[in-house]
Amino acid sequence: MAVTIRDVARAAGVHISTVSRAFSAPHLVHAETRAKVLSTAEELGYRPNRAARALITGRTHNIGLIVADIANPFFPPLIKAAESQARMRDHHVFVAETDEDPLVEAELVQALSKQVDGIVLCSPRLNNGAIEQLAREVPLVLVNRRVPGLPSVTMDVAQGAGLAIDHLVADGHRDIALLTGPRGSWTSREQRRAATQAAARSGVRLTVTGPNQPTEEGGIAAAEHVVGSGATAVLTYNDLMAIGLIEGLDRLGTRVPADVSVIGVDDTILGRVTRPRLTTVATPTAAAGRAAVDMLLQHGDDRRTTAQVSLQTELIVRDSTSAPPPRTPPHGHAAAPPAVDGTDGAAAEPRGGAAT
Amino acid sequence: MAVTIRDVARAAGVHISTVSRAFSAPHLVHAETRAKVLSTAEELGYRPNRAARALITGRTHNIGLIVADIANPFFPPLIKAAESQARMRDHHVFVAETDEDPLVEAELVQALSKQVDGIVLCSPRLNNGAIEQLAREVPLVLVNRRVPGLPSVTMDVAQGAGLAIDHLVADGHRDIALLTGPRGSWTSREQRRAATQAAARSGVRLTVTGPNQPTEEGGIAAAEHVVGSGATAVLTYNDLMAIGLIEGLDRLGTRVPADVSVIGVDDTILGRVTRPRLTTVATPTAAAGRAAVDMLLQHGDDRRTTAQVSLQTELIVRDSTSAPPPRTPPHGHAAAPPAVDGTDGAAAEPRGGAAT
DNA sequence: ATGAAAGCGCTAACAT
DNA sequence: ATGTTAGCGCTTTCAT
Repeated sequence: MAVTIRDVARAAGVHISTVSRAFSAPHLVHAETRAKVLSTAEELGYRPNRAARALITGRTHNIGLIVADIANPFFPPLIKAAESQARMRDHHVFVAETDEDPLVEAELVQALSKQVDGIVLCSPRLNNGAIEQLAREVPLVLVNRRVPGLPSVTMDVAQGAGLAIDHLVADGHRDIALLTGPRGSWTSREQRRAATQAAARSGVRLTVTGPNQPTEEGGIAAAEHVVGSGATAVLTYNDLMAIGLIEGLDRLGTRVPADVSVIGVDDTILGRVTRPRLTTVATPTAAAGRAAVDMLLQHGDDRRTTAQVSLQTELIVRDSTSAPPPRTPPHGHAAAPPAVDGTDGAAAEPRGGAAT
Repeated sequence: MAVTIRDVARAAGVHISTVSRAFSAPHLVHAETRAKVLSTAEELGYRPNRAARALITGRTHNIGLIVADIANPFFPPLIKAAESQARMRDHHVFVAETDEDPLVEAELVQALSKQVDGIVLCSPRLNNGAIEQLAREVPLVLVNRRVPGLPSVTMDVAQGAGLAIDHLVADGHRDIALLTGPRGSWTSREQRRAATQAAARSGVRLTVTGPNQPTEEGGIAAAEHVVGSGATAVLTYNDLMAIGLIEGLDRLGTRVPADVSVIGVDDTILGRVTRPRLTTVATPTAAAGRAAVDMLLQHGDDRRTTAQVSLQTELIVRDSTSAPPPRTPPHGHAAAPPAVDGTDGAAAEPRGGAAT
């Protein structure tokens, strides 16, 4: 077995409680004794067993981080920042993945609950009621989702949508398409609302199409729709979809940005390496990870600060946007009625969350 | 406080040891009693505290996964697969990041050691001695590194290098460059050895250049060297470097694959979205994650099976390779002597590991 | 088949 | 300033 507090006590010739104090309440033990204890502990390679300690203190010094899909390029920077921040505050982090399954999500929260001081729940798929229920068992901080009464960190995608539309309008676009995300996504709803508003304010046409898979495939599949709509610019739900769209447009012989401009959202690493390099609304994912961890750990000190933080986004202009092509007569085969998704904005049910 | 075994015992009208048995040794308790216990536990929302259980059983049902950089596209698929496999075997996983710092690495292993049943150490930066030392404190499985006497999972990059060189030779290339990875990388050493051998076997020239940063920047920086070398094809240490190289070559007016063919290694998501799409040696990262977890958890049952698993790679031919351009007189300004890195292969010190 | 008691490694009153 | 005692939630002898 590993070396325990008792081994150290014996070797140092003191009682175990003195050893305990030397570590967790150094001021309560004589400087000399403490030095002696610390040095023998060092020699023996003793490290306090945090799990045993947690049994009595109630604080595990662990946190949980639950995401939909670790390999989705949106998450790694968030995970990285959260882990880093947690470790800076002397906590370890469990990372788990739900695969978008709400049942797995709930199960994970419960399974982890006894072993952590709190959980950062990213882009939850559970409905509000279930989340509130879980929050009663273990401190929760939500990312990419807002639930009344619970602390959360969200990206201001609404502001980002405004930035994107305004930029396109400034470039001369008058006919813009929006590719929404998955049905029931909080993020997508926000984005749609703000984009609609920004378009109206500028007096340009906005064609809303969706729901779409928040993936490359989703973007590829939407290409035909976009061409049919006659839009000269497109704002997508996320970078993945934007990249797929560019690929899809390319297959149809439509050039980006010469014929159609495309703006993604998230500023994932992908947008930096594709050609054309992707113009995108950067969501501060790393900052979100740090903020969520901070909120979770602060929560221990002062309670009743159920903050709902919203992080500003930023438009990164790269090569997938430009002025629209010189006016030509509208496509002959176009005139497809603007496909408007009736369900995405409706939110009949309070359930739903952002996929990325 | 949460509901404990005692609450269940009281509610079910049995002794706590009966409740304990109902969960961890069901056959020892009468079917009726068990049913009663289980149902009241369900009602009360009882979940055994694993940390408390671990105190006595010695098995935490947690594992650690330590990587260099969570956001490096090489790792997320590995982390994802490891987490999934661990959960399938009813284990939770701590994910931590070293930032390539050997001291952090050692510290992390020790800090985690009491809370886990074992640790998967990816691309370790520590020297063999230190790793062996740590392996005495907690079961370790190495990924991307081989240390005598310790279980490990490695990718057969040597085989992959052979695949790549052979493919280039088959396409007609006679003058190939290899861009090596960071100094002291086990992976890079293997790759170099195998590439040299394959080139010799085919009687083609191989120019070795390095060490290089295993990043886009590293690739960009190497572009000039490559052009100067007169090589018509390049094998890089990893995808990131390949993508950077393509960018760098583009800036110099050299086209890929028309003028120079490029092959990456890893098959990260990036290579699938860049243009030209990247030809690459796919390393089975997901399989490696799964295998490492399996080895770690098997280790509990039967010991003394210090397996060293090597996973086969596969060449994915996409658009960054083609036949070399029709013979033209060598570049006038070329004739730069093939830059050969003397240190990379030397391995004066047993330290080192693969960055990605 | 179940209960009683001891103890995993540690901290937290409570003594002294 | 240090030792004593009790106990965190649980499993595991040992009885019965």
